[in-house]
Amino acid sequence: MAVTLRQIQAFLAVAELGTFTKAAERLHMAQPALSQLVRELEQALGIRLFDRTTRRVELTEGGREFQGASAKIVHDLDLAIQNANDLAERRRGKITVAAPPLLAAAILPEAIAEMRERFPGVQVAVLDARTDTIVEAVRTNRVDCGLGTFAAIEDGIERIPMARDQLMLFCSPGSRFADADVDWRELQSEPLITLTRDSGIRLLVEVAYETVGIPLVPAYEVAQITTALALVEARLGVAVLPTYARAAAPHRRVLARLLANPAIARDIVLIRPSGRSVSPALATFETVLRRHVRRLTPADID
Amino acid sequence: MAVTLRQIQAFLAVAELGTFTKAAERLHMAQPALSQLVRELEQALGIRLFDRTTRRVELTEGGREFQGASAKIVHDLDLAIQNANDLAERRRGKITVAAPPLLAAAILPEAIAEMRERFPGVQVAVLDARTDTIVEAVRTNRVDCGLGTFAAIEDGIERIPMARDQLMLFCSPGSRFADADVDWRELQSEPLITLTRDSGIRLLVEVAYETVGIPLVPAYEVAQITTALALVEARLGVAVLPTYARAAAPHRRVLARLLANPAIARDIVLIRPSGRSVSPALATFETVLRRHVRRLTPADID
DNA sequence: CACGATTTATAAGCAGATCTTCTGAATTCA
DNA sequence: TGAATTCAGAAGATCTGCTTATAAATCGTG
Repeated sequence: MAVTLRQIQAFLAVAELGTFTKAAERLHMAQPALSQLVRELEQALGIRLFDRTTRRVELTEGGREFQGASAKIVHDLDLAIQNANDLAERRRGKITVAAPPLLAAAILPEAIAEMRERFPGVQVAVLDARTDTIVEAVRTNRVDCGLGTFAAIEDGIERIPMARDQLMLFCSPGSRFADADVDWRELQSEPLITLTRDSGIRLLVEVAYETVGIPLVPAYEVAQITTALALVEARLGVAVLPTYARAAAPHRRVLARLLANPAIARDIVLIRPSGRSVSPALATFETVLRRHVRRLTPADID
Repeated sequence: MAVTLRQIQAFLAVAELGTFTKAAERLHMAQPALSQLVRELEQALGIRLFDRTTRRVELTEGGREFQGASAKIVHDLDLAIQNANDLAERRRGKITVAAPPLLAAAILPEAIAEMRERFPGVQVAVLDARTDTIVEAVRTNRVDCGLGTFAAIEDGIERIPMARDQLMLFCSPGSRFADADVDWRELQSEPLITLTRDSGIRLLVEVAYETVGIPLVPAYEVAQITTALALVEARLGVAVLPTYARAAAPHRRVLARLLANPAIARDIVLIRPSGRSVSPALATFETVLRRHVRRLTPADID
């Protein structure tokens, strides 16, 4: 005969309260049912657990021994269940997200701050890396998800589009570009502040200049979007940056204008290993992240 | 929804074997039943335990965590059940028996030796004490049972008669008493070896002498039955001792004859607290003890 | 590219377990 | 001695849990 948790619960209740009737009340069941559970347990163990007359119920030696052991077991189980529930309720958890440095700097901090605020038990770690490294890290499960602009649809990886990002011209308020959308050709011989060549954005800009047939002569080359914006604010030139650059320094006196002909846009995508389940914490992080990404990139997509 | 041991068993089997089908085989159940158990557990915990496609089943992060916890719980429970079974199967246990010194010396050693032989895990402890102390020790649960000759039926104490004990005359083989039953009156002016006055037997002897109206003049007073028998063997006199005295020195050259007119007999009784359950070890000890008591006191009773 | 094999999920039906109510027996207390 | 309390047993209803049958999905192979 198998021992069940229900039997143990019944036993512990009787052991604690010292009467079958009170124990049955606590367990919201009729007293005969409880008697039966205890009897079953006694049969399974092969020993008498209680000395019981109609007036007195007390543990036998073996009963006391089993009480200690089973009380600990029930407690441990409650703990394990509680731990699982904590995971489910986002009171606990750990997420690692990979993103390219510029994106990580621009968008992640606010999303992480919100997570920290709403789910203090959930740890969010960031791995900033190059795009190809990100894909690899996602595929090998070293990170739970990756954020960025990923060209091909890779196998074994799920793509969740978050928003559409577009290249924009950042200029100072008094600039001649300040009033309307800008055509790439208008940038000819305008002092251009660019990112260094290791960034994907710089590459896009070069392609665009090539396409419209004007020479690209960087006036300044910087590594960080923030730096580029600072230079723009100082009227040292204009910069071509992604939409989300506005997040990098919302307080700076800088304007952003759409760059057309051609309009260059990319999807900002969240990727994660396909086939793996999404932990509750990760699911929440995705929605938080999507909201922050969209707030900075007005062009919503589905 | 409540977590059950069955669900945990199912979960652990799947976690270990990596497939529902194989796990179902091990648990001797159909695969859909097992799927259901795991699903129930996932619902109860609020988290997904496995990432499963039709081809692959593997633990999630939360699943791995719960596996560790629940495996330990199941192990602990098995241990607790095993411990209880050990008690039931007499592989373990502890009994304390109280008896007056003479009885303890005559009968208990062999009974304990047999217990030790057949149930090495069961400890038998002896408390040798006076009869009134024995009763008190039984009543207060300081010992599990008491052996002796107890006059009144005490409240809250159960009496289990083991055998009937009779006063006998112990003499040397060449003695004039050696051939037939003996009448008390024949003892007049025979050198008598008695036990000291603190023994119950001495008291019985005094009463008997009084009854038949002959004077009691002890030739020797000794504390131990063994000593008395040694003196008898050395032809220094005869001794009046209980039946079980024969156990004290089975190899001595001494004869025992029934003492009649009056025949003085007492019940050797095992007492234990009434209302308390009898542990398996104690139950076994009772039967072993009964056999040994009867072997030494031919007059069986029910 | 399609089909077969394998594995998990779903549905329906049934057997057996478990719970409730009613009743009895034993013990305590007034 | 009688009333009250408490545990145990019996009978019946409900409900859980298992099995069988079937569908859906994925992988390998011809």
